Amino acid sequence: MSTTDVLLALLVAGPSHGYDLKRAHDTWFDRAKPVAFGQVYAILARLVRDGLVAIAHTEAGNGPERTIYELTREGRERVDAWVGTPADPAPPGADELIRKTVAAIRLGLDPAGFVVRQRAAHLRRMRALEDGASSDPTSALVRDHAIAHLDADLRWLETAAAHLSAADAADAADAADATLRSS
Amino acid sequence: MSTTDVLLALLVAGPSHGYDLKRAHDTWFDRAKPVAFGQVYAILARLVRDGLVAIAHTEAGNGPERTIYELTREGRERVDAWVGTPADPAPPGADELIRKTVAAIRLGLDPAGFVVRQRAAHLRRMRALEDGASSDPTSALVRDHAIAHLDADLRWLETAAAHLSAADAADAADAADATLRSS
DNA sequence: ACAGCCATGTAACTTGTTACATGATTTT
DNA sequence: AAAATCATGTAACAAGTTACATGGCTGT
Repeated sequence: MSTTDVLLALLVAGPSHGYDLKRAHDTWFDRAKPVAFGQVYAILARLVRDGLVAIAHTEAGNGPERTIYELTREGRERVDAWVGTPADPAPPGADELIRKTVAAIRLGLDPAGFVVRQRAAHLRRMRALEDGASSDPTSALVRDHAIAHLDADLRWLETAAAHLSAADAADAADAADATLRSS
Repeated sequence: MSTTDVLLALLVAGPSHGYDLKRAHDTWFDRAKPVAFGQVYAILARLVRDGLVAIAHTEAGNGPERTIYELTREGRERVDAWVGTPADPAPPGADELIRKTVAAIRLGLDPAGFVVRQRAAHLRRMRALEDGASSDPTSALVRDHAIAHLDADLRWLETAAAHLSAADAADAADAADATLRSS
């Protein structure tokens, strides 16, 4: 749904064709989350079917034939509605990171080890993001957003690790108690 | 994919049937991201087809007939592999929030207004999460993770707003320059 | 008798991923 | 002549959502 809406949004700037839309999409988000060409054409076909987009015309001549799409009035309204309403924040537990963490803890599958490895993976990614220079201000925003969330995860992993060692300590205490009682 | 892996993980604790797996899944993540029953059965069918899960037996008698599923050796290996590797951090630009923000900025569709509304939505959600008490330590972790990311978004929205007003100021300066030059 | 929960499934549809097929133009 | 790039598409599949159909058992 999100990719669909972004393609619609791209068409606000003017009619365009699939190939260009794909590339414009990728530049908007720093090439970090590219769309497949195939999906672009599939989405465009659906949008035409639903009356949000129409084929303006086709251009032959310089290069392969291009099919130029344009927004319909209904399509434009949909873009306005999309940008007009805030994104609803992801519900707790949607993230893959927390799903794995919870699984590791609840099943006792070396949660401490998991946290260590995850921390390393996050730090690697963080370094990669900090190295890459971002030219325009908007792509700097994109980068900052990603960094902010990596940072949030890293801090959260610290507290998770703390909870884990506290639980370990409690386990050790329990074990000690059990030993005392049984002796 | 993530839901599939969680269902597999749930089966590590022992054989179970669809209905119970659905409920166990929802409890793991505080009922915030429930799976549809339909999907659970669809996933289980695929897992059986792929040899990661097998039907242990069916229980009739007390209540409707239940189909009990259990992990195969291969299924268990898959769980270990899943928990054994860290989740790879989401690429920049994956988030709906940033997609809308970038669209609003790049198309000039009242980005400042968007940021204000988004901030309000996030604060509402934040308050809702802070109100709900969490019983066990693991679901407290789930809640903390969600809160950490809401917080990261809120901070990021501040910097986005700052960039926007800076850009506005620059625009105003440009406009002034243009006025001077043309006079 | 009837409501409500337990339990399993099917169907239709959207979105996304990967891979492949096709052909034209431009560059080396 | 060969390779790279432009451009459009199809096919197969995984995953998720919503809605519906079907029964059996439990409590009032």
